[in-house]
Amino acid sequence: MTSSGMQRPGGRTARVRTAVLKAAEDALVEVGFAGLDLGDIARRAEVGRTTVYRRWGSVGALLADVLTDMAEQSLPRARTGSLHEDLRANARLVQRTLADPRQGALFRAVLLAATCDPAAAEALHRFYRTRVDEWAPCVTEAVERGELPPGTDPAEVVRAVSAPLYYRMLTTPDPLDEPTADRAAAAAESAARAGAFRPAGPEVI
Amino acid sequence: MTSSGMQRPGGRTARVRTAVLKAAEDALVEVGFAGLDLGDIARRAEVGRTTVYRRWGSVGALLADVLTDMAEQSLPRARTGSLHEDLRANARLVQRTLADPRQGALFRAVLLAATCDPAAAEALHRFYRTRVDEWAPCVTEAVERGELPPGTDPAEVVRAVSAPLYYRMLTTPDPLDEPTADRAAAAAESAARAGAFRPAGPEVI
DNA sequence: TCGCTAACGGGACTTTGGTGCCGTTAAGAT
DNA sequence: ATCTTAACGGCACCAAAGTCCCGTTAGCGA
Repeated sequence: MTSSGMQRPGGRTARVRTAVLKAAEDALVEVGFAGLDLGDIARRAEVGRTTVYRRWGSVGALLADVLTDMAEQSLPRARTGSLHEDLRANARLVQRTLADPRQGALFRAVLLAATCDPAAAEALHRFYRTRVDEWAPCVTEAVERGELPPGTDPAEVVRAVSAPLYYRMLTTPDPLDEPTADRAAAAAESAARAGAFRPAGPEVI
Repeated sequence: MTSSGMQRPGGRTARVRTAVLKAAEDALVEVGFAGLDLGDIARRAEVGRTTVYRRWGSVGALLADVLTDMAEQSLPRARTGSLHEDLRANARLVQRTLADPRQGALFRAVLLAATCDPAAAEALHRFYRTRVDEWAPCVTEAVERGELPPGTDPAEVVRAVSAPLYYRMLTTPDPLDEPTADRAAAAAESAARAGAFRPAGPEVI
């Protein structure tokens, strides 16, 4: 008896999954989220249409799988030993990712999918939790070094770096460039140094 | 000859538009962005299906019109005379808006639509530009009062207040509450006071 | 190497989102 | 009040997304 969970994950099945995920990304970049069509993706992947419908069933579920796949390829975070440098490295990484035609389109699409599809939402939340946890040590170490006030919430600082970049991407037509990334990092750093990210209020002098 | 532009905007036409926009919002809240169907919206609005397809033609265009309509109902900004209070008022307004089931769903949907539909994107960008301009005077006045360093970019400060709220809404399952809003406002204020939002670098002592 | 069966693939079939046609209604000008 | 025509509404039509069925392929265990 094969374990009930994944029954036959090797060989062909894995090959089909890889081809379909790749095709989904390609289609996303070319035609955008709105134009996604499972039939078209099957054609691109040179895979039976039925297969795609059976294994994923919806655009949301497929994008959730794409995101899960992306989450597994984790990039190493910077370790420069200075909060300022670390946050800037993080900001620039996010900026480059969002500005990249392929990755950027992908992220926008998954953000979209997450608002309608529960599976995509779950995958998205896991993805960001992972990424934030990955960078949080930068902040923890800065607190230990005495660069930041004790009690600072590391995750909040990391999120504060990304937030302006995402907000800009979504609500303005302006391009995401390096100066923007550096400003986001600098703003987060200033706020953190001022103690804005401690759970308790900032009324301690 | 009627002026070229809008040819017959009164009476029935306006009534149809109102009914359809209302129906679109209802549908959005009930079935979500992914489930939007122009036929269904026409049924809800008690309007001919053909009419909706002819006047708007796509979900993106319809949502763009919904957003344009929303932009016209502008809420007055706070004028408390203190940067801290003003930014907090702004943050809480955004928080309440995004946390509201109806408005929140609507904003998410329009953000989505903007990433695939050019018309929706344009409407969205206009909307945010308007809102940011509306609140920018808070910051300008704070600069004049000497609360913030000269050269501070007002729009960037206002955006810095909203950004963490949107980021949280999109990337985490956590609810948007008042403390979160207050923290966002406080962080933006700290960063602004530290001079993080001046176009030139913050290396002036 | 062989057998079992999970997973794939092709094609027919159904459902549904979207378009075209044309008669009807009512806004706005005279 | 009357006329013109922009805009609406119903219906038939079309195309394409999604489902079903069943025969075929190939992973995996013995």
